[in-house]
Amino acid sequence: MNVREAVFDQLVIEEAPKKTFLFSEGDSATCFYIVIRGWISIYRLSVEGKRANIGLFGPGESFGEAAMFLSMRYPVNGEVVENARFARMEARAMRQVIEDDPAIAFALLGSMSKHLKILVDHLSSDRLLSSVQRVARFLINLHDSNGKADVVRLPCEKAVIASVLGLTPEALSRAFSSMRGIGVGVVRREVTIGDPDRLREFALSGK
Amino acid sequence: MNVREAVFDQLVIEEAPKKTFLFSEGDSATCFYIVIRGWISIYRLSVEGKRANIGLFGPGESFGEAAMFLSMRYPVNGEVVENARFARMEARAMRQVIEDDPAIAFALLGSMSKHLKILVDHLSSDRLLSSVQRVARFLINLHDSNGKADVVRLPCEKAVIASVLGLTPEALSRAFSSMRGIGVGVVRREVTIGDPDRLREFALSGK
DNA sequence: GGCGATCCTTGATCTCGATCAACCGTCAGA
DNA sequence: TCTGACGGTTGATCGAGATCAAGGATCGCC
Repeated sequence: MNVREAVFDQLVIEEAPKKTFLFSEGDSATCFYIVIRGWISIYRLSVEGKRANIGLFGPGESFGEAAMFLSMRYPVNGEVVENARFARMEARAMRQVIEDDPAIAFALLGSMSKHLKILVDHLSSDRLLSSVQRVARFLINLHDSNGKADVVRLPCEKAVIASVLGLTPEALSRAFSSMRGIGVGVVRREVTIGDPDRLREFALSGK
Repeated sequence: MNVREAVFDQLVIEEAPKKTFLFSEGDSATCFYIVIRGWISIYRLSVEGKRANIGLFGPGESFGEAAMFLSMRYPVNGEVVENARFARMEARAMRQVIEDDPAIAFALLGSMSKHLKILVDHLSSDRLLSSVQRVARFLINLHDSNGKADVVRLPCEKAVIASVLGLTPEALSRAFSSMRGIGVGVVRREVTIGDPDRLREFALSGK
């Protein structure tokens, strides 16, 4: 049995609607996940119940790997924010597969490096960019990962997007409004990007 | 030759004084580092030159692993902020060692998981805690990792600490002042923690 | 000792985004 | 058709922390 088969063999495919909670902070980290369809939000809560989104994972992305190598507890909460289909794999099985074939370890190292890089981007844009610049950057990313289409679709509710960007829903709404002048139009979940280069410039300079 | 020897064999020990730049954003990621003495700051710069500290690494900690598995470019800058002695290892040699012994891959996975966890903590405390709470949390961590001594020593300049916590030096200074009431005294780099439990409580509740 | 550099603190003011509150459009169910 | 829930927008106000500005302490060096 080759590596790919060994992995697939251990995967369990599941479906879950919006608002399904996959795990909570402190739960023992029994599996890691690969998203097939829909979106899943990873977040933390403050003592007062405020929510800080740590990650938003869509088709093709995986999460939960790190918890398997640490305390065996998830340090975050996971919730489906857009009806999802995903694959789950038992941590135990995963560790077995890795031991059987170290190539898997390299794949894992690659994916965790990517997560690290994304968190670094996240942290630095939180600290170095204005709210509007962060929104602009988010739209640019959406645009680039959708074949540079002029109209992109927000992956989930605006309130979740806001939380991803470290903003309140109100602030996100205002940010969208303020970008009308540079060719950004928002109707429900459809965002029209009139001038991608202008937007890109704006994300960098804030002007 | 066993694993440990194989790794040590490839390490190069170096020393560098404060203000030495180890690498810049965009440099090709040729090595990863293990700190022996002193402190090294990992940070990003905005277009206007503002600095966002991403990490602060001291004795026993390593950094730069992730870059080896990604674009081969450092996504951040690295600077010595407290006279340092550290070990360097060529990425090429590292990859070789991993291939020779997969146990190393597990060690790397563990260390990268830890980095991920730290970044998650960082990001969520930025968003969920007030500036004073973040400072309190920082002091608690110092206290705990120094055998719970009543007096802890700040690892480097206050301006760097401030940047680590996402604050201006002024804000850090004011945060210290405001914690006098709960038994925290700061004289140069010595921080006296009169009532650790009180401080811990404060870090959580902000009161 | 005198001088400047570095690091830190303190005060005054300003600004961005949070918060509070009202309102609108859409949709589902009675 | 009415009604309430939900998601979103907009307006008014507030406040934490940034920014600007000045001054103080400590140090090394001539």
